[in-house]
Amino acid sequence: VKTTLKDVAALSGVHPSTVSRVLRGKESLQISQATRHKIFSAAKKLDYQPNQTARALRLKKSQTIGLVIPNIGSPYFAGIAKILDEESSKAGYTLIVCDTNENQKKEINAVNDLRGRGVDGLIIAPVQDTDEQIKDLVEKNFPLVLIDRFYDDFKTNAIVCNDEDSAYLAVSKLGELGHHRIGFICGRPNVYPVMRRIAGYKRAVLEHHLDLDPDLSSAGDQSLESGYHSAKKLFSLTSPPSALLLSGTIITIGVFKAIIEKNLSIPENISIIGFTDTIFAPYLRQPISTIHHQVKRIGHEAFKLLFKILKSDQPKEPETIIVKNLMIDRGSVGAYSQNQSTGQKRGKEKLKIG
Amino acid sequence: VKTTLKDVAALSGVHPSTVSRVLRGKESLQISQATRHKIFSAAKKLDYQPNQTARALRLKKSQTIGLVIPNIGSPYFAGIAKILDEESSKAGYTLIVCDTNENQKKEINAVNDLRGRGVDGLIIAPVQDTDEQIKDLVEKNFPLVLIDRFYDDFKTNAIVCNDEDSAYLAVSKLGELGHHRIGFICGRPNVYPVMRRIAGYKRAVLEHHLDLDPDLSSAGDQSLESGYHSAKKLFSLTSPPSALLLSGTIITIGVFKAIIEKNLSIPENISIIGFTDTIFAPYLRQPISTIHHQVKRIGHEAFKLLFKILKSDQPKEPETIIVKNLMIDRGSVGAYSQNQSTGQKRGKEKLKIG
DNA sequence: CTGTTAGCGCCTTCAC
DNA sequence: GTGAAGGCGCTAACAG
Repeated sequence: VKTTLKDVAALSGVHPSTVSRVLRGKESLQISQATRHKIFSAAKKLDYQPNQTARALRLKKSQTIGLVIPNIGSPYFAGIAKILDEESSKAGYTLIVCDTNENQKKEINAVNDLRGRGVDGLIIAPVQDTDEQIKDLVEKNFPLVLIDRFYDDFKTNAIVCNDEDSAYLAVSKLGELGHHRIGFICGRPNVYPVMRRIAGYKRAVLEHHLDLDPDLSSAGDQSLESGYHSAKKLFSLTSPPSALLLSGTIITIGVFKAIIEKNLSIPENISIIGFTDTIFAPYLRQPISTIHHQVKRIGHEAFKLLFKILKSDQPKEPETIIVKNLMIDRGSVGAYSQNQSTGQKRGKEKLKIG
Repeated sequence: VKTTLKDVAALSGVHPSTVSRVLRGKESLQISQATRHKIFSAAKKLDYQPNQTARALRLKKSQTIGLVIPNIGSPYFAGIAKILDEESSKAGYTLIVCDTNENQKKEINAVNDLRGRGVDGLIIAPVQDTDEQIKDLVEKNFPLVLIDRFYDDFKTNAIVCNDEDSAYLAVSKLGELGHHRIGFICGRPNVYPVMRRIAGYKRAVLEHHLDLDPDLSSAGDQSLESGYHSAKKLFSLTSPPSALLLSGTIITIGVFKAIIEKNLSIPENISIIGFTDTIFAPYLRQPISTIHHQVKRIGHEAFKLLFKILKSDQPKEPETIIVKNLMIDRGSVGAYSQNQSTGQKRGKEKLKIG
C-alpha cells in the first residue's frame, strides 16, 4: 500500500513522467509553476516516497555503498564504520555493513550479495584467505577501496597504516632499553597488517641483535582467550620474554588477564606495547602504551577515495594512501632489569578462564 | 556488463523464464535433467549473479532488514549489530545498518530511506525526541521491533531490559551499605532506559529514606566529557555523594577520569556501580561492578521476533520481551565510612581535559 | 516440461 | 511544457 508516482499523478491530474521530472527537482528546465505546485502538494499529501528499488533498477545505480569487515564488534572497525556511515549519508549514499567474522566464505557471499544489490562501490577489509574475488573485482574495474588489509602482488585502491614501521620502532625502543627477549603475540597471522608487524618486529630484532627465537612469537585468533593462552605459553618458557609487542585490542586484554594472574607488574616485570588504541587504554589497571591507528582519518580517506572513483568516468590508476600511526606513551615500557618475568617468583596461579 | 538471465538463456538455448525457474531451485517440479544441466553450466560459465534489485522490485520484498541505531561505535549497539548481522545472513537476509548519532532528523531520513529501499522489516533503537514516525510505522503495521528503547503510551514489538529494577537494586544495595548521598550520572535523559533508571533510582532513594537531592543527579550526553564534567560537578558539591550510579559505558570512563584526577580510590572513598558492562570493565584501573546487559540475547530475541512477524501473514499483537540484566560484582562497592569523598582532602587537581 | 506474456515503479528518449 | 512509449531484470500466471 505504498503510494507511487502514478498515485501522485492521478491526484494532481498529470502524467507520471511529469511528476517524476518535477519531484526530482529538474528545476533547471521547463515546468509551469501551476503543475509544479499541484504535484508537490499531492506528493506531500500522499506522503510519497520514491521506490529506490525501481529507481536503482532503472538507473543501474543504487546510491549505496557496501562495507565488508571482519568484525563490527571491534572498536577499530566499528569506528571506521561510524565515519563511513556518516560520510555516506552526508553524500546521499546509504551504507550497507556486512560482518564476515573473519570467514572467507561469508565474505564471498557478502560481496556477491552486495553486488547483486547493485551497490555502487565497495569498501572491504578482506579476510585474505584467498585473493580471487578481490582480484576479480579489480580486474573488472569495480569501484573498490581496501582498508586495513592489502595485497602486495596486485595494485588496488587502499588505505593502509604503516604498521611495519610502528612495530620496528616499538621493538627498537624496547631493544634500546636493554630488552633482548621480546615477545610478539598476535591473532590471525596471514592478514596484511599482522604480516607487516611481524616484518617490522623481525627487522628490529635483527638490526639490534636481539634474540630471534621462534618461541617468542605466538599467533592465534582475534579472541581474548587466544591472547591469554599465548601469553601463558610465553611466560612458561625457560627463558621468557621481558617485553611484549601485542597485536590487537582484544588480544591485549587476554594478555592482561594472564599478567594479572601471574602477579607481574608493568613495567617493572614486563614491558608492553600494544597495537590499536582504544578509549579504555588509559584507564586499564596499568595504562598501556599503544600504537594508535587514526581510525577517523582512515574512514574519511576511504570514503574520499571511493567517492572520487565513483565520480570519475575514466578508470584511474589505483591509489594507496598511508595513514600514519601515532605512538602513545602511557608508561607501560621500562628498562630491562634483573627482576623481569624471567626471575619472577610466580604468584598463586589461577588456571580458570573466565 | 553484468550477465543476466537472458545471457544465460541464450547460452543454454532456452527461455529466460526457464532459467529463472531452474536457478531458483524449484526442483520440486518439472524440469528435465538435460536442460537443467545446460542451464547450470551456462550460469557457472558466465558467473551469473541474480540482480537482487530487479528481484526485489518484482517480488516486493528485498530479503533485507534495516537496523537503525544511535551509535554503532558503542560496544553495546555494535554487539547487537553483530548478532543481528549473523542471524540475518543465516536466514538469507542482508542487514543494513544506519547510525543516527542520536539525531532525530537523521533517524527520520534513515527510516525513509530504508523504506524506500523496500526493507522487509526494521529494528530500531529510536532517538525518542519525537514518536511520530514510529507511531506511523506501527499504525501501518509495518514489521518493526524496537530495541533498548520503548514507548509507554502505545504498544510495539520490543526487546527491553529491566533497567528500573537494576537501578533500584543497585541503589538499595548502596543504601544498605550506609550510603545516603548517592549520585546518578547519565547521558541523554529522555531516552527510555535512562528514564527507567532514574525511576528505579528514585524509588530506592525514597524507600530507603536516602537524600533526594536534585543536585545529586546530572545528565548530559553520551560522551566521555559529559561524564567527566558531571562527576566534577558532583564532587564539588558542599556535600558530595559517597556513591555513584553511572548510566553508560563511555560516561563511566569520563567519571573514572575525574576520580583519578581527584585521587579518590574505589571503593574506599567512593563506591561505583555502572550500567552496561564491557569486555574492559574487569581490567580497568579499578574493576567496576556493573549491571550487565545480555547483548547477545537481546540481538537474538530481536531477530527472532522480527522473523516471526515476517513469516506470519496475519498481523499479530505486539509483544514485549524483557531480557533481564545481570549484576556483576567486581568490588567497586564498599560500606560508607568517614573518609568518603566528602571529607577527602583533594589531591593536586589537574584541570586539563585530554 | 517449457515458452509467452505481462508488469513491479521508475526514468528517459522522443513526440506533440 | 507535457504525454506516450519503452525497458531496466526478474518472476508468476497462463498457455501449450
